[in-house]
This record gives sequence, C-alpha cells and structure tokens, in this order.
Amino acid sequence: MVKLSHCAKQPEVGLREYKRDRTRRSLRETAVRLFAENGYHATTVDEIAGAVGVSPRTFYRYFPSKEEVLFDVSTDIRAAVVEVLSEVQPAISLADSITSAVVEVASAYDSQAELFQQMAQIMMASPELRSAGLEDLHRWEAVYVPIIARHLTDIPTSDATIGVLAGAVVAAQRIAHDRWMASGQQQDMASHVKESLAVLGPLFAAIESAESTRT
Amino acid sequence: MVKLSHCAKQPEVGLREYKRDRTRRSLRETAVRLFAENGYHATTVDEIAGAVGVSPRTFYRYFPSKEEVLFDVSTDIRAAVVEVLSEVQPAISLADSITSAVVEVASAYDSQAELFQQMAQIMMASPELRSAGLEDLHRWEAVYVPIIARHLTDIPTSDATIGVLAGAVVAAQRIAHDRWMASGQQQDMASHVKESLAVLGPLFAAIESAESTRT
DNA sequence: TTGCCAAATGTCATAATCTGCCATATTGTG
DNA sequence: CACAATATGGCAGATTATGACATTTGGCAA
Repeated sequence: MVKLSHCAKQPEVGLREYKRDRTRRSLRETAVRLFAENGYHATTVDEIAGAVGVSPRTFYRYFPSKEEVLFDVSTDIRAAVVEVLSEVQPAISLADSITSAVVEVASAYDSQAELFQQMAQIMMASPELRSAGLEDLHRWEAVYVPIIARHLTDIPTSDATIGVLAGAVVAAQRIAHDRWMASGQQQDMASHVKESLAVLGPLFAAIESAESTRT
Repeated sequence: MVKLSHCAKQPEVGLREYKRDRTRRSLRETAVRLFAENGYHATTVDEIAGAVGVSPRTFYRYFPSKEEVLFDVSTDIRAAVVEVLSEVQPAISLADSITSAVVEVASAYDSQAELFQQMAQIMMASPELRSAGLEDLHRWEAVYVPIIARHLTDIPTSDATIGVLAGAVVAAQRIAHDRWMASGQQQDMASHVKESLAVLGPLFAAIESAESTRT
C-alpha cells in the first residue's frame, strides 16, 4: 500500500524543511478548499496566500502557476507509487504487472476519495482545468513505460509499441477516472480500473503470446 | 481526401463572412509565423494584432485565448475529416474503419506538413503548450467514438469499452505524431499512424471475434 | 439612392496572473 | 556571537483576458 504522510521524509533534519513542507501543504489544502467553495476563477492567488498567511509572492515560489497547486498532491502520489513499485518486481505476466500498478494508483485515490472527488468537481466546473488534468494524468505514462519495457526485453519491440501500450493503459485509467467521478464514488476506483483494463486484456495476451512463441 | 479551402464554404453569401474568414485566417497564420520566428512567449497578442492590422480586442473576439489560435487549423481539419467520414460508411471491419479514419487525419497532416512541423516545433519549445496540444489531440476521441460504437451495436458493449478503445486509438495517434515530429518528416505521417495502429491490431481482432461468435 | 438595423471593430478601463529585483527576516553553523 | 545560506515580503512591471461603450461597416428594404 501507498503511504503518503509517513514514508516521504525519513530524516526530519531541520526546522527549515519542516516549515517548508508545512507551508506547501497548507497552501495546497487551502487552495483546494477555496476552489471547492467559491470556484477556481473566483479564487485569486492573493486570497489563497492571505488565507494561509503568506505573501502572494511566496505562493509562486512553491508552485509555478495557479493551476499546479491543484495537482500537487497528484505528484506526491506518483512519487509514492513509483517507490512502492520499485521495491520488488516479481516475475509475473505483463498484464498482471500493469494491473497491479494501476490498481495501486487507484487505491491511492480510494484512500483519499473525498479529496479527489473535490478535485474532480473543481476540474469539471472549469473547462480550462480539463487540459491541465489531462496533462497530469499523462504523467503516469512515464511510470508505466519502464514496467512494460522490462517485460519486452526478450523480443525485438519498437519504442512505438511500448508507447502505444502505455498510452492505452493511461487511456483506460482516464476512462475509469471519468466513470468513477460520474458515479459519485458508489464504486471503488480500483474496480473501475480493473474493468477498464480488462478491455486491454486481449492486447496484452497477444503481446505475451508473441513473446512466448519466440524460441 | 480532405480538402480544406474549397469545400468549407459553398455559399459565398456576402462580404461580411468573406472578410471574417479572411481576418481569422490572417490572424492565425500571422500568429504561427511570429511564434516560429520569435517564440511563443516573446510574441504578444498586441504584436499579432498589430501585424495583421486589427485591434488586440478583435483578436480575442476570434479566439478565446492566445493558445487557441495555434490550434485553430486543427479544428478545421477535424471538421473536414468528420464531413468526409460521414458521407459513406462501408460495412468493413472495425479495424479497417478506424485505420481509414486515422489515415485520413494523417493525410491531412501530410498535405500541410510544413505547417504542422512548424506547429510541432513551437509546441516543443514551450512546455506549457504540450498540455494544450494534448487536449487538442484528444478532441479526436469524439470523432472515433461513433465509428467504434457503430461496429459494436450488435453485441452488448459497455460505454467503458468504447471509451477505452477510442482512447487507445488516440494514444496510437499521439505516438505516431511524436515520432513523426521527431523524425523530421522523413516518413509520411500516414505510415507512422499505420505502424502505431498495428499494435492495437490484436485488440480489434479480439473484439471482432467476440462479435462474430455471437449467435 | 437613402435610411435604418445589425454586425464588426475600436477604445478605454480593469482585474488577475506571473516575473524580476531588492530589502528583510529566519535558520544553520563555526 | 558572528556569518553565510535560505526563505520571505514588498513592489513595479509586462502580459493575458474581459466588460462597457462608442464608432464604423455591411446588408437590406422603402
């Protein structure tokens, strides 16, 4: 399982990093709360900074743009999932590897379902955030590519194949995310992801059979 | 084949629409040219408007944002491709339908390779435009969904399946686009697209076999 | 042609995002 | 304590984007 608050920073070295983490977390939590309450456009950076108690200039020292503050937690989750996946990589099938990875992501969503539903509603209310959310989702591709590549080292596979597979996985993840958002968390994100990934089952099967038939 | 300049506006009704089309085209062509020459950031909306000879306020009456002007031609191509595809829909296989559709898109790119290479370089030079380009590319999904759905009316298929398939096709299109950009148009976009779509071949085959085995 | 109406455009004012620069305050260290 | 490094605040400025109002231009009928 992915743990966010605990495994991130082992060496609590000094007061500086502690304050910095605290300010960053406070900024992004306040931002999401204000976005949910008053809308993304109606909330200014000055208001966020003022509510936290820092200067507007400081906000832009933590986040490169107003949009990025909304997806900051997503970056944390990605780092945590990467760490979990890098620990041990059992010699299971390609489909199982991908499925376990994406289910790990979905579990992270489910563990903070309330927050992510809030984020989803903010994104849906502001069409311009759809683009940013799409980009954020596509950052997962870089996580899946090495997983896929590791399974295809035995057969001569072009980079295009790996890219298309990773892109298809992200597409399945996005569909699952959309449906999870629309269904109002009546169902776990994990089950939605499994359902979407099942569509790609024949694809992985064909790849693996091509791999196994290689003498 | 897709024709952009000719089949768009049959009724040359009046001087108003003529001027309007002319201004719009002039704005987007000037914008792309200035972006390519001086960079996206270094080019201001005032400069674009000034070069065309209109007010900066007029620019925002044609395009909702500075980003959109870069993808305006893409919207035209999408409309043209949709029109071509809606004419006749032969009863070919799902894989062939999708392939022909995406190849049609690729042909539109190849017919204006210079322009799209320019656009690609502008996008690659400005990371923030990657997000906008990704969103623009994903608008094709709405074009592919009905094509896929039409082939799956006979079997009980969830909307998730259609969405994942369309998303996978867009992913293949994106990989092909990336590789076409990187290769410097030494190869047709159409061949890149065919290569990427071939990866999804087993997926379509599985779907179609499931359809055919239904008694 | 003349005159009216609607559409297109220009001008001005304004809010908000984002950046560069410098001064100040806080933290870590010898 | 003294000094260096880092974090923050304040401020001016450029740029994007929008609303309100006036002006011009094209379409259409008397």
